[in-house]
Amino acid sequence: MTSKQNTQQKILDAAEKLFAETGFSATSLRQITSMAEVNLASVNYHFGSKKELIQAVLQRYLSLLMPRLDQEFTQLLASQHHNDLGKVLSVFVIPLLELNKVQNRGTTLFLQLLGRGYTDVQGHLRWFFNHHYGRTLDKFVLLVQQSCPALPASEIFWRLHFSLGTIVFTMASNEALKDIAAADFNEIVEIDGVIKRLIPYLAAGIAAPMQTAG
Amino acid sequence: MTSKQNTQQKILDAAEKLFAETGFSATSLRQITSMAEVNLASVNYHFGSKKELIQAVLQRYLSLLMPRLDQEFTQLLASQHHNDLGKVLSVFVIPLLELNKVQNRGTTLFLQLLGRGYTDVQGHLRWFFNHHYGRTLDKFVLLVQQSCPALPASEIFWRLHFSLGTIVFTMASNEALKDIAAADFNEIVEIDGVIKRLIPYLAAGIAAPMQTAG
DNA sequence: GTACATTTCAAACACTTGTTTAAATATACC
DNA sequence: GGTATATTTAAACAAGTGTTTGAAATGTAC
Repeated sequence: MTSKQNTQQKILDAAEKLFAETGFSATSLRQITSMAEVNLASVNYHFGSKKELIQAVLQRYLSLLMPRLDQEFTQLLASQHHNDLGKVLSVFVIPLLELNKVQNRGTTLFLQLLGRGYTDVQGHLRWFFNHHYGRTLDKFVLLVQQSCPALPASEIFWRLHFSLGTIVFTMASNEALKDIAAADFNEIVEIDGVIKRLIPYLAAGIAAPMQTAG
Repeated sequence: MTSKQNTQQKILDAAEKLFAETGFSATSLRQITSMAEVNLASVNYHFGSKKELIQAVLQRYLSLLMPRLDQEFTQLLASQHHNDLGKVLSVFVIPLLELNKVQNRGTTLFLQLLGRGYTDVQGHLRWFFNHHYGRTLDKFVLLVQQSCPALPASEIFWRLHFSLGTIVFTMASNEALKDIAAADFNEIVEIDGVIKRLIPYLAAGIAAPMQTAG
């Protein structure tokens, strides 16, 4: 019994590290099993396929993060105050940083995985996410709409996707950006620093005034 | 002589289409040569390797775009007026849209390829771009710094990378976003519409006020 | 029209991929 | 302890990858 959990755990740990570093498609099962020091066939034995392994790796974080976010969104929606956009976005900070409790560098790893999920073309991931967490996402979109009553829904749609791009790309290239910042500006930036830098940028972008003339 | 150019052209056309759709790594030479209706070996004969084919595909657009951008940047830097950030960013619009003259949907294809270049881990592309067009990029960064004198250089560094993420991600998922916008909001958005939507978002994000308290 | 260079082509190369198989081993339960 | 179940293992599988080969075909020039 302990050996089974051990093997699954070892595979998940190695997989998430390699997936975050080099993407899902570019990471082979042989790399994973070799880093986890388990037999190649054990991935298919325990998870069924590579696809299901990818989903399991993400699910470890999503099952913790999404209920917390859902709770926060529900709370904000229930309060009768006007919710400032900066406040709505700040809701993400603490739940994201608490992923570090799952394991070392959990927040960074999860956000990198999220980025890979969008840049790798893994159709099954989009379905997987919408199927499990679509409701939570809807609440968030509603909150943003309430905090930006001047913007039409379609404009918010576009700007939220622009923002998703910012997050995903930043996290996917997070390591490189940190290195450059350290070399060029003598700045040591950790993941929470990046997240807090992102908030004002995203808030300003999402709430930007509409262009008047085409 | 004509057949040689014909084959090269056919390969480039098919390659850029497939690369834009599914990324560099995920596109095989057999897919390319089959769509181009040429022999598999002709890629290696005409371009040497897959890497060099990728570079050739990008170079077809970059060699047209970058000198134009460089010229615009130089002009703006020479003028003694203060350059509004929106104005600086708008410099991209016309040169980008003129890529449509290279070929049908040239702008979209190029921007998607750019996105792929960052999301696929193609180290040689980053080197290739910096080596050929690093100088032009420096001029752009200088212009942004001049238009946002209140922001420290390190903050501008981060925000420009946030913006790069927005662009790259938006273009990589451009087709999907267009479809959703059409289905959910009855909106038909072409590439120039996306570009013009991006400008105010990016301008507001880059010029956002600094966060006062940590 | 012969001689030379360029280009095309089918076939094979060496290698990597995810997955499956069947035997060997470990674990749990009676 | 013996039996059944769960897990690990090495090996092979079929399919796909970029690249190379050498001969055939085509084009060019004198």
